[in-house]
Amino acid sequence: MFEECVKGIITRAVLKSGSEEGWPLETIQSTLEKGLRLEWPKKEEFGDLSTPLVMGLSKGLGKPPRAIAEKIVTAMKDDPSAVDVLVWVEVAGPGYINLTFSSPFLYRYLERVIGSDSHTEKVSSPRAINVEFVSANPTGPLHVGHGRGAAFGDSLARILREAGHRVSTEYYINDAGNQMNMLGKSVYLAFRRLEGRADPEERVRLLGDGEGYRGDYIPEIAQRLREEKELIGDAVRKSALEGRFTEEVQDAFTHVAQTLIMSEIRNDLSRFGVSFDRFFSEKTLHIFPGEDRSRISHWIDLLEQEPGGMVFESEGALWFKTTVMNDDKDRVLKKSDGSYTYFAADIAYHADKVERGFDTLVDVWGADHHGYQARMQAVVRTLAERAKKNVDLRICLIQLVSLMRNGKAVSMSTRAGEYVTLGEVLDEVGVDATRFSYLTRSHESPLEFDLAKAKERSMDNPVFYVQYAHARVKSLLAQASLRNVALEEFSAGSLSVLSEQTERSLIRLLAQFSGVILRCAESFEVHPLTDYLAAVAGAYHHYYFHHRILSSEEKDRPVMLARIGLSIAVAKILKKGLSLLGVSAPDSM
RNA sequence: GCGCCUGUAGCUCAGUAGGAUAGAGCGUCGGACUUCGAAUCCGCAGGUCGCAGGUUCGAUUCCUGCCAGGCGCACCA
Repeated sequence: MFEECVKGIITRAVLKSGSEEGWPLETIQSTLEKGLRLEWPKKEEFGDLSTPLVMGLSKGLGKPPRAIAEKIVTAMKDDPSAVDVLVWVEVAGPGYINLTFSSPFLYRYLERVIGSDSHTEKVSSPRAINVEFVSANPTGPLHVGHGRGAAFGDSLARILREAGHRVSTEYYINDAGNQMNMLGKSVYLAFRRLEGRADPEERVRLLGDGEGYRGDYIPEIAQRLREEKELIGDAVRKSALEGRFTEEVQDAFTHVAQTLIMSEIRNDLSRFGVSFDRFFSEKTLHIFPGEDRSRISHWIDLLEQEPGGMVFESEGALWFKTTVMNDDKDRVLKKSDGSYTYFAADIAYHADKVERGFDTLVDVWGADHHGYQARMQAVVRTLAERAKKNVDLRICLIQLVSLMRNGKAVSMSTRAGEYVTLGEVLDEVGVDATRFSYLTRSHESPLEFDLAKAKERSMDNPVFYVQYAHARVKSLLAQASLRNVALEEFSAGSLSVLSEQTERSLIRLLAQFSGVILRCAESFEVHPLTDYLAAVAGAYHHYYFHHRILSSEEKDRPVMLARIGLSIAVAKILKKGLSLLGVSAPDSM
């Protein structure tokens, strides 16, 4: 509402000035395209919206910025459609154009917020976006690092949806390959140990020098297999007890272990407020119903036939020319022994996403996968060319989480399997504080997560600060209704009694909500929203402390009603914003 | 050796498609509860934006080179 409206006014003024002054149209248009950026200045003395547009224009025109800006400002003041919206336009500093909204325009916005639960502006060109995140191997429980990716991916998806995009979320299950077999073996060996039939030689025979999976969950699964006999069946059980590690034994143990772990993962995720539209199994890429080959080979063959030579043979193997995207070296798809690499499966998976019609693919990865970026970009570019459409691959690398307790690092031993799980963190600090803490920082920044601070219910903790602001409004409304104030009493004109400076500042801040959402959606970030909500809560606490809202004096009634209205708007925006972060907005705390 | 991320106040971090006096929370210190929730509010102090060059009217932001921390560099998955 604000940005779009102002952009129109500025564009008209620039075009008008340009035609009067004879500025080259080309310069004007390219500047408008790139330089028409609007920001809400931190200092209110600089107005509500500000644009450095003229600084760019001045370079193209070779004229001093302030003179150009003056000309444009004059044209804006002459624009009849601007009088409703703006009360003040000025040139400031080196050549900024600063605008100030009229109060009626701000009140109109406030009314919209109060009157509806969904007032977010939508993007002008919605995209079909697939957000893939978590995708942790089903070989163990989710840990704190996965949690950060889960919170980020889920909230990003919610924000993109709120901005008007068509969004689908997805978890890619790496349920094929050696890792899964190793998992099965680890559980089998634990099972044997629990049965009192541990055999060091057998361990070496199955795992070689490797240690297998060693977390506590391995013996727990084995214990369940002992108790719930139907899980593996009698035949497999008999073989296992006798130490005959056949193919059926391997398959049964792998299958059961994976199923149990995956259900544990889903459990943690749903507890964390994270849901997926789809779980995509890698296994389904290794087959092709009704055909004699896999979907992997199907896609690799297709790409091999493409002109351009992206897929080529060398040294007895099949390669993908990933160096076109500045990868260090080209990558192998099909090994000289004829089997496919994991990379080939990834190609098939991304090809599948493109084929399903997405034009933006978001991959949320742990930062340790950064070496894969170049090759996946190369793949998606090739797939897009083949499909003859624009497909963007957006890779979000989630930096490391280091767990602290009262400023001291929680030991995360390098010994396999010893780490703090997401479930344990949720037990200790709860869903709201965990999600909020994960989302206060840019995902590109390593995060220190202090368990003690995160669960502290104090002003130390921004979650409660924001939630408290919401609860405060709700409590206020309860008080109001005890005093027989009917909330239906608002009328269109009643907000105009909000004339305090703090009230204007608060409304100004609320007005930025859509801009924040759109900015997050554009840059694929979440933390600007978290910051914004803390700012709104802070502004409301400040306002609340300095101004009495409820009053029993009849003469104060119009102001009281308007202030209640403003409070309701604050609560609505906090609630909406928190819901996008997956954090609850409690009525009382 | 090559690549990616990070380096901003005592601590944890925002900000930067080049632009107005670089911000917040915590911590320190000092204030505010007979009033709608003090889980709140107000104030003070705290900065060579890692270092050195370069481009520019203007650089914390862009370029180059260093330094420090983290993470990666398989015909593994």
